[in-house]
Amino acid sequence: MDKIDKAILAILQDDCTTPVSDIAERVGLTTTPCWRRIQQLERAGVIERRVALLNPARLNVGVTVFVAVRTSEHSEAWFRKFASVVAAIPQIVEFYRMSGDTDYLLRVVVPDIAAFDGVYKRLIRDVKLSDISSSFAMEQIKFTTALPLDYA
Amino acid sequence: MDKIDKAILAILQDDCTTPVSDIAERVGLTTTPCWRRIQQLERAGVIERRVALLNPARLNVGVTVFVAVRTSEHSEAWFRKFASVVAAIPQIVEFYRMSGDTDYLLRVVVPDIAAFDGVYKRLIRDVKLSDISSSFAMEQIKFTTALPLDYA
DNA sequence: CATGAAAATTCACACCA
DNA sequence: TGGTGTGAATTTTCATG
Repeated sequence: MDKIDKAILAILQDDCTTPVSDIAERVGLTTTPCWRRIQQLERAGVIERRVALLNPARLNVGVTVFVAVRTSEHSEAWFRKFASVVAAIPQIVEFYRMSGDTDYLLRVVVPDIAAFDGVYKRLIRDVKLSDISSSFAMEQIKFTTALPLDYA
Repeated sequence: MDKIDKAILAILQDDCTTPVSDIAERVGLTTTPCWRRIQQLERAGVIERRVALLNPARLNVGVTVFVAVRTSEHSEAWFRKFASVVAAIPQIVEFYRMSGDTDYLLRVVVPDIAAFDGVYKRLIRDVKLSDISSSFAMEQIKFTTALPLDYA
């Protein structure tokens, strides 16, 4: 991946509605080779998808909660169950398997504490979890879907 | 925001390249009124932007680290400094002010532990921080930019 | 809001260097 | 790989009902 590809990706990460002709001009190409590079980046799986980002406050999900989970169960079947339950809860937007003291970390978006309690109850009802600790975010100071291109 | 608007948003959150004519058909409208609704959702700030999502592994940032920060400083000037330093580090993709024992939480994406150390050193060089604890994610099981539309 | 349609823009690709 | 040209698709706007 050369400098031009990175420049193209930087533009698309910021605004994927930018016409190919504009992108081409900004990276110093004409439209066709630029278009071909974009196609190739899609085929190679570098560009996964193009999505609209919505405003959390306008959708009434201004509260973010991080949920740290510990468990005694470590079977494959249990994990698949856990993963499928999480996948079905739209309020859970991120889900990581961690190293260290917490086994899993979830990010949950909800309107308020009461709504979080609903998600929490649903989670513990559907999955056997040993220990859960929730931390509330007061403010989202930075959030970007743009990944650093420095290592590619 | 009625049911049709939500249906439109659900489609655009999933794939913003969907032609307006397709969206219209799926929500039971013709293109013109559907197009007007989309324009209005943009003007109202519900739709903030349209971006390309890239593959972390392909960009060599497959490792996610959560950094919990505590500080003794709580002045406005210090916070602005902290926020500007974080804004300038592209490896930091999320940044929250928390309630509870940790004051701030960062999500950092890097290729490996060594690269994380670089980001870590840069952070503590530029900002005065009392206590930092880093947790490594072994696996990203779920990650979506699609917000739940249930509360809107 | 539906229909129909036109103008402007952008995409997608064949072909050449 | 990059460039030129062109037909197709899409967006965007504007009539009328």
